[in-house]
Amino acid sequence: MKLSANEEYGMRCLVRIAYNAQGLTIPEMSQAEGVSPAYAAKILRVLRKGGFVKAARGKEGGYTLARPAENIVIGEVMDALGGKLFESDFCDSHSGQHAICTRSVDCSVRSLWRAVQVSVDQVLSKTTLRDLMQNEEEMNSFVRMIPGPNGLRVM
Amino acid sequence: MKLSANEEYGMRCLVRIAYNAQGLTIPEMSQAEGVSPAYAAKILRVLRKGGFVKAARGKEGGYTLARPAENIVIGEVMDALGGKLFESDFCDSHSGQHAICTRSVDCSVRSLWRAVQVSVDQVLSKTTLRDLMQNEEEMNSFVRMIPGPNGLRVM
DNA sequence: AGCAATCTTGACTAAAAAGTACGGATTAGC
DNA sequence: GCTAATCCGTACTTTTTAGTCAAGATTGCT
Ligand code: FES
Ligand code: FES
Repeated sequence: MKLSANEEYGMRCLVRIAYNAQGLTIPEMSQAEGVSPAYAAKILRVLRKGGFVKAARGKEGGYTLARPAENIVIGEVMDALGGKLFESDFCDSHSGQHAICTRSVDCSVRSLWRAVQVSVDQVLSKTTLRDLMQNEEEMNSFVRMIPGPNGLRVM
Repeated sequence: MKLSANEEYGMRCLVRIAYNAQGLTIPEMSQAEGVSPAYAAKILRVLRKGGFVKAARGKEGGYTLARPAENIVIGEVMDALGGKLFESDFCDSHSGQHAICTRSVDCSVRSLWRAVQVSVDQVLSKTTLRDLMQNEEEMNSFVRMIPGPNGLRVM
């Protein structure tokens, strides 16, 4: 259960763009993130296809947010970058004689995966790009208020 | 953010062993899970090295739990099978000029990853192998009581 | 129009993860 | 002590993911 390279770089690129209203070019992003221009381009492509950033070509071109940061939900970004942990068709694929995964209709392991997915979504669906445009301490306070009165004890 | 093959098969193998107090052999596991014996062996090795199961060699051999199911915390099993999503040294490795990931001491993205990790741990650290030895409905009820009064709305 | 800065795309290569193969070691039963 | 059933470890192959390359297309400037 790892963050993929796409997810890791993608999120950072998106935050950088959010901070640069005038636009960021591939060479600039490459420099900032310390990856090759070609790789930066590949990552930005995913973000563009996901509809989170838009690109302007030609001189004076570059990437900007496709919509205001507060309308960009991190859960959707993460889906575009790396997909869900557990999708409803997850259990359709595994073979073997299902004695625990009984006939795919009664399986406690599936229930566990679903619970983990829900738990992750609780954080990601409530966080927008705007929330990430603040310092770490502020972000920690924000996150402590998820999901309910109890919140997450992050620190 | 995907479950690795190790995590997926590893958890299922462990549950199967939990259900078979008399022990399960590699060929049996292979059959049950529909994977090659060699692959079943590889997965079981990880579980053994993690200290969750023990193996008996020779005729009449096979795998059994190393300790009672209620003492096996799923969070620890998942760590052994696939590692943490976010470890404290995660941010030491990424290069580039840190203007958002400012000098690695102030980064809202890191805070997000940490929050996701905490959220996952809230589920996994409270679940034991014993909890998985019940049907899906019972497991759902159990999981609804995590982490606090609010619980997870799984269904 | 011509040029330079920029994004776009698909194909390629490298690295990591998933899955296989095989020779070796241990144990129970005879 | 022999044999069959079992686990053990390493090295190999395949598949997936990560990362690179090169040729093309768009735009602003002069
Ligand atoms: S049915 Fe998918 S893990 Fe059991
Ligand atoms: S310091 Fe690691 S994501 Fe920012």
